[in-house]
Amino acid sequence: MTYAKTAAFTTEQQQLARMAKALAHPARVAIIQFLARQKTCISGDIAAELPLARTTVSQHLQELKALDLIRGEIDGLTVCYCLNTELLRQVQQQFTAFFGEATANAACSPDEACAC
Amino acid sequence: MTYAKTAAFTTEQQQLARMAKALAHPARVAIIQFLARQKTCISGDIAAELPLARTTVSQHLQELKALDLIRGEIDGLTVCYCLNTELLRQVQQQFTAFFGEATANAACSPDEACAC
DNA sequence: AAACTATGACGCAAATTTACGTCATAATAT
DNA sequence: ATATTATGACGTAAATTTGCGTCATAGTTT
Repeated sequence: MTYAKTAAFTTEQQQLARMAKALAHPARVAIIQFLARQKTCISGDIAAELPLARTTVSQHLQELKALDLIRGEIDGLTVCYCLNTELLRQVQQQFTAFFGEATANAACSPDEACAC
Repeated sequence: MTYAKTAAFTTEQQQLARMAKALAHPARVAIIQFLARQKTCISGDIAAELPLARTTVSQHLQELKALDLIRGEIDGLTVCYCLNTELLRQVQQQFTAFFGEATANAACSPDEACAC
């Protein structure tokens, strides 16, 4: 899943990067948004909602499932997909903490020169 | 930068994915954290802080710079890097909105079965 | 001017991601 | 039982990312 050198970073950094990677493709963003917009789990062809082939969407679903961001349960012939909102909330907090730290001090204003 | 099919998604989805991709490697997370921890812009060898070769770090810096998340100004012999906190705040809001939407309704509790 | 230093540009190999077609499987319908 | 349907598994080609070495350039120092 990762390149060798990844191990040299902190667990926190790796975890944030892993979750960021999950959102690093518009299809996966769209899948999560779609599951959120449905107020419930959805069974059936999610691929029909996206401009990608069914198997490609399935692959993106597997990636999100591997990170446990979504859950899938077999419901007869179809599979029922749900967001794992519990985990999403945790990830949300990680991002909040990260951005909070990053935006805490005004290192550079957008137009001004650096004050080195 | 992107695969062909990317164009089929909304600008919003693409923008979020693009920024998520910027954070999708622990080295880039570490770089942003490092620049944030310094309360000012930093000139000099950022690579010395990371477990990667100088040129590899330089490459990650270029990626962040290409997205305008960081700025670099030549200061004599060294380059002075700063966070673009203005943009970071915007990205923060995008993520906040995304996660807010995603966690708004409890689709699945972590242990329970889906209520399909 | 010559040596030295910091940094980006360039090239390359290996690993990974993306996208999709084909096949296998399992449940449903006829 | 057989046909149909939904979905994952698998294979593959193309694109991209990662990591790093080497070279080029521009500013400093002596």
